[in-house]
Amino acid sequence: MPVPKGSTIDPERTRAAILEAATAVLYERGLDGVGVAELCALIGVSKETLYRHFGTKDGLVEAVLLARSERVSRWLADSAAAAGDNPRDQLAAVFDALREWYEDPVFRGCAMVNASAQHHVEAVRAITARHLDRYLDLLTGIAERAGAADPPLLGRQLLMLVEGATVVAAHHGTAGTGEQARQAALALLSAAAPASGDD
Amino acid sequence: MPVPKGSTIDPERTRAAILEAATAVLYERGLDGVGVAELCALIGVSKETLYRHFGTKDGLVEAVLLARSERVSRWLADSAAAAGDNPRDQLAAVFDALREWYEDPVFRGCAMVNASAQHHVEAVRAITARHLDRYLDLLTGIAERAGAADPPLLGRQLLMLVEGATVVAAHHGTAGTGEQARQAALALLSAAAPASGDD
DNA sequence: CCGAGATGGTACCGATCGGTTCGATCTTTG
DNA sequence: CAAAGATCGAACCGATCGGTACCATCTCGG
Repeated sequence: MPVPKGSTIDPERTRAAILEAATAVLYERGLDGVGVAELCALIGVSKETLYRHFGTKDGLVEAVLLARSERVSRWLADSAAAAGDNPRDQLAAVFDALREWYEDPVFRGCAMVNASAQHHVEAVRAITARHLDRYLDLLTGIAERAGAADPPLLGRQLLMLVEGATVVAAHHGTAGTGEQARQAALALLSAAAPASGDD
Repeated sequence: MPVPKGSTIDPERTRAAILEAATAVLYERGLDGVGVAELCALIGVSKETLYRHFGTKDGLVEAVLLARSERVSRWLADSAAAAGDNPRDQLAAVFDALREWYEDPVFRGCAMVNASAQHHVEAVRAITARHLDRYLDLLTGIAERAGAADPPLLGRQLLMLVEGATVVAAHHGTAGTGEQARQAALALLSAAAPASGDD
């Protein structure tokens, strides 16, 4: 029962609790895989409350995706930052974080990409595009600091590797995917920035 | 009106025509984005006929995905084979084919991956896994013939690149994606098979 | 030219969908 | 204690869902 009822009536807290619980359910079951009634039952909230806070199922979906995009992006950026100043180490740290994610039993791929894959609502597609933009910024920054010959190019190639590893881990098997992707990323970095990462 | 009615009553041909028309509609609109009634109207066939041939909407979906997987896999393999005996040329040809696909205005990502992204039916997930298996076989074969140090590793890394490029092209913009992925693939090949492709 | 079978069109079924409404219950505020 | 507001639970709405049934029509093999 993720939403503690009554103890303290605080709309902000209720909204946050709905958001968190709905994020997990919608990720596991898919956006169209669970109706509003069942969703409310699962997260322990009435339909009226949910609709008062989010107006529409699409509104809830957008809020869920925005929050998740924020959380995931920050998590990856923090992982890179925690690896120190060496861009090569930062890149390795990003893929270590991804590997950890892939091994989580609830892992089911990138929620934003999954959402855009069949939900053709424009707002959802925009959220996904912005999410990928954030990934790209992070990776391009690493490429720049590593002294890559063409940082935007390497950034985009690394983005493909990140998303490809996520797809493969979700739909073809987790085994080794994170480590294999990490090696490929470092190989691409070495090829694009021959004298990188060791100063 | 993709299904020419009546002219020749031939169940096999009707089934094939439904399959082809449904493939296009379900790819464009998404598996859950169009109901059976509307689907039948769009492809010009009655519900009874559709259900007689495929039994169930899920049955139709599985048949559509199987046929599409077959077609796409063969197209990529043929593209590689047409590039001659040099494995490096074959790899480049695969990504040239992908680039052509990405630029098609109806391109919306990998249909199998899209289907598995939110449709948690086991049969669909199995079809997607087998589809990725075929990609992997093609790419691992190229890696082997190129003399890669670890062909299964390189094959899986190239698979990530293929799927990642497809995701990025679908959700982050087509511009340059195919060419960037091609360069990354060749860089990975060069790094893994130093003396490859030039004999 | 007639019977068998494939098809189209339509009405229909129960279930579920997203969304609204209402009254009872609870907490907080004054 | 009283008023305000948040929440629950359930009933309810029209629309749509996947799937079935029925019958007229059409094509083809004998």
